[in-house]
Amino acid sequence: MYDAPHADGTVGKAMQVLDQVASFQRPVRFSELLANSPFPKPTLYRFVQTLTNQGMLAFDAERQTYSMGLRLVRLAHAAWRHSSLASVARPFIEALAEKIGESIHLAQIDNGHVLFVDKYRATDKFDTLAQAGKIAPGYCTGVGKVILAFMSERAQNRALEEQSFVAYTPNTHRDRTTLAAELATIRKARVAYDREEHELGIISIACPILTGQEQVVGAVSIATSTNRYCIDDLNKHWPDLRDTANSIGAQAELWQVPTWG
Amino acid sequence: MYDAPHADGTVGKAMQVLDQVASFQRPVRFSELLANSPFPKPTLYRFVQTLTNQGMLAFDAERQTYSMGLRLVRLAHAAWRHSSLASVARPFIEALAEKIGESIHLAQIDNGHVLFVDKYRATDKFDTLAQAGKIAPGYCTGVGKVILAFMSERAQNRALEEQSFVAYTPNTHRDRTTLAAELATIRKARVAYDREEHELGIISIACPILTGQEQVVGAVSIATSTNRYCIDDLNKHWPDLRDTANSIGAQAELWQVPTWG
DNA sequence: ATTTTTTGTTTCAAATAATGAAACTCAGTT
DNA sequence: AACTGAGTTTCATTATTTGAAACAAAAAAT
Repeated sequence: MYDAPHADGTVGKAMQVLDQVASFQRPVRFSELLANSPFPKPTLYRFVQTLTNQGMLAFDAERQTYSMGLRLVRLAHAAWRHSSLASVARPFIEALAEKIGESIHLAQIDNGHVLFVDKYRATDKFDTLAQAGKIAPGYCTGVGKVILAFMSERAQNRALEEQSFVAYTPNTHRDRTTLAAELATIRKARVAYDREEHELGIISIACPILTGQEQVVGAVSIATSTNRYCIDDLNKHWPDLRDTANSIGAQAELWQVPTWG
Repeated sequence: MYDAPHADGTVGKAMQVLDQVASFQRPVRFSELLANSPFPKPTLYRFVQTLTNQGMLAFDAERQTYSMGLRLVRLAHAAWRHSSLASVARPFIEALAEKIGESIHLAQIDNGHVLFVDKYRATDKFDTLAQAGKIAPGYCTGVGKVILAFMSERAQNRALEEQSFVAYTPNTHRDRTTLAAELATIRKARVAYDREEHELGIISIACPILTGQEQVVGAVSIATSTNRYCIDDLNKHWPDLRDTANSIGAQAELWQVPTWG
């Protein structure tokens, strides 16, 4: 579930604890953490204390529970603005969304994980971290598959090892073999589809965001519900989606220039 | 500039480095970090290495620069959902925004800092971490002042020490004396105004979000531009804003959101 | 082309901080 | 009154961090 961060020192262990708390998806008691922790009681105790002091965790004294600290939100703000594709991609995604009136997702790779970094919802106006920061399973989403397909062989292998192959729907890939076959197809076609593989009723089309050297840095997708459209309808937006992805890729490369002063 | 994190151990120091990188607001070279670091060269070097390994920082090999890592976005996602007022407050804010058609801000306290945790823009549909996670100066924003006003005396004193009193506009408070006077007024009135104190042309009205024991947990504000409305116009929304703040406070209590001060 | 300077990386013994078995406290049970 | 179970502290041992110094690589200057 959480990484195998081949412990680099005390800091690495502390980050492991952070991940563990995050994985609970709810406030969690010390004893619950201890139950699935590789660390002995006093060690875990001190980590949790330190992280709480540091604002990386928050402790609710009444309920005696730990949850993720707000300092992370502060720090992530900077991460989002300066390390994610989102700030570069935003104008392009906005333009695309206006044109076709559907929800657009932007995803990025983070250490083998596919991470949603932005989302434009055609319907809702309201959308913040609830969406950005979410992890997308690689093997059963449009953005996930297209990113996997364009990874280097070594990175792809490592990423494939980590896939859980939980069968969310009847259409979900159940093992590495069928997925690997589809990835090859995707790489040739330069486009991936999610045919209700993660959630029934939800389909999407995804294009890779590539650098000049064909390195994948992320993906954009158009998602919709089967009530409204089918894959063939989505496919009509393919040229627009591809152009958007290409523009983002080109812009991302330009943005490398030190226009900062 | 950054906290005084009373160094708890190696982890505390590493977090200090994270803050330092964040404070640059741009990709930063090792030597730049070293120049204002309390740590000797090899020590800082190892911290930066470890944090990069851990995905808390990102290293751009071509530019030789460090920026905030995407793992923070992943972790902050959990923080935002489980430790911030945002998830509790969202329906109320959405309702208020629909009713009055103006931008609504939601802010929260994080260790003396006023942190924007959500924002509903009446005009734009698109709004993510670009806004959430931003730090608001306490002394010159509506949400900041109203939160300061309702802090316990001890917490307020500590927070006031930390204010920079940068004069963003002619209306900005320039020292602690005038601010303290206004805070007393605000506490009585239970409402604060930003009269173009942070940015010319931008005004706001803010109400505190309080628990049953009158502990402040955050604030909501309506912001607008002087082109469209004046303070008196905003004031017409005061009952709605106050009710929204109260509802959020009541709901937050049920959810037992961690408090501070 | 060669030297000098700047910037980034490694070494290693000394200094320090982390570790965890065990013991303890303080509830809430039985 | 004795027993749990969750959380906290102690302290001798062990492992990690530390930083002066040296080294390597890349720029800048000569």
